[in-house]
Amino acid sequence: MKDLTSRQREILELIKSHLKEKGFPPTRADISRTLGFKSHNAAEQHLRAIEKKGFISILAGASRGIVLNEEEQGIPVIGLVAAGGPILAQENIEKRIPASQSLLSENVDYYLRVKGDSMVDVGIFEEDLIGVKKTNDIKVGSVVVARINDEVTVKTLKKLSLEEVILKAENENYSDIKVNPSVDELNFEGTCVGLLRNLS
Amino acid sequence: MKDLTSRQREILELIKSHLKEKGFPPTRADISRTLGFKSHNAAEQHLRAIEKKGFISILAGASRGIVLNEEEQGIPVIGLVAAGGPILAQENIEKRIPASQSLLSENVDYYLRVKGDSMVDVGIFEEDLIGVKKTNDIKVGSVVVARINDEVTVKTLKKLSLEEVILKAENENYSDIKVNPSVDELNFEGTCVGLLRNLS
DNA sequence: CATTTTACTGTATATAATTACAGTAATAAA
DNA sequence: TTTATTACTGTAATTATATACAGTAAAATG
Repeated sequence: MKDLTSRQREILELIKSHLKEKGFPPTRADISRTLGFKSHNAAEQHLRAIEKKGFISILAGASRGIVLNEEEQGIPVIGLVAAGGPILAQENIEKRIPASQSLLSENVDYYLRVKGDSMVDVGIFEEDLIGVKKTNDIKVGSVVVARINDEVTVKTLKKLSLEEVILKAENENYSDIKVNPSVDELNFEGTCVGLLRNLS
Repeated sequence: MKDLTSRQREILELIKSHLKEKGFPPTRADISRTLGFKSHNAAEQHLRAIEKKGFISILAGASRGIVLNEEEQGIPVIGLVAAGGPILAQENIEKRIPASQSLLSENVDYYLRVKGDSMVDVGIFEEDLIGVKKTNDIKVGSVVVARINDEVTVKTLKKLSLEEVILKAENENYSDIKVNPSVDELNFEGTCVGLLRNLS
């Protein structure tokens, strides 16, 4: 998708703010009035240019028929993580769900679908979606998303030192995972800040 | 605010769905076409009626100048339920969180903050928010919100008959609640269709 | 029973809006 | 240097849209 010129970007912003404030898109006349064009055709041609670059669609014959071609947004939901690549790689993204700030108090970077029953004692069940916040501020006692040699796992961080990292499963049938960071590759993908579950 | 007639409600819904799908409000002609009116004036007069009742505003002279008059309230979060009144009474509403369709697949009517640990075995913990759907279609085996003599409780429905209703706590430290509907007042407030948890 | 409200048809018109065509001028790209 | 792109002015035609006025008929309301 080609870049917009600064004037075109200005017009795209105008469309967005008009939509937000009035609830419907502007006409060519509205745009011309706001930006001081003396000819509606100036607006028309800018719109055609913006359409050509893929940022909007213009419905023929309809008044105010400007449609934003918004890229898909929302918080990604990660299903199974393919080994090797980054967790947020396109092929891992199952779908996206709309961001809604006040649902989970901290910002969630992505949702991860839980596999297995290793965390049932803290109420994290298979198929639950945990809200993960990417952060380097990893604390002992919190539920973390860790990657050990390309394998992604959700556990409680029990010990964090240069010589040894202990990840605890919250299920008595599982034993602790002890990792020596100098031997195994260990990365923290983030901290679990929330949980979503679909019942019924 | 006066109630809308069913036809007016139909037109208001049409406006909303047009907005959602196309991104801008419909014209009188759009409405007439969809509902089969032979005169645009039918749509015009409905719109004026809906405006008069306060649900929309119509901007004079602007094409598609229909503005929805609604503060999008969001889904209520119920904290402690005061004894006696309806669960959705104003004094029970702690806050509201924005509706976001795809978060929990079924429609949630309200969120209820869980008190106690009687449901930990199915991963419902104290302070979790359960998404509740008001429904009369209560099924054995599902987690329900029930009111027994003005006390609201969340349990799994184990048995449902005219003589006896059994509500099961999902925690071995609690025993089943057996209710005789002809003796005690029993109402089902809804079914649990989802869960939200804030960690960190 | 009279009156109002709801729910339309039908006609008409002014204006709102899209959109085509003909230009000018500056700047960027080939 | 030629050509394409950007950024407009100006005019005008056609269509889209809002909206007024004159009715009809059924249902709800007082």
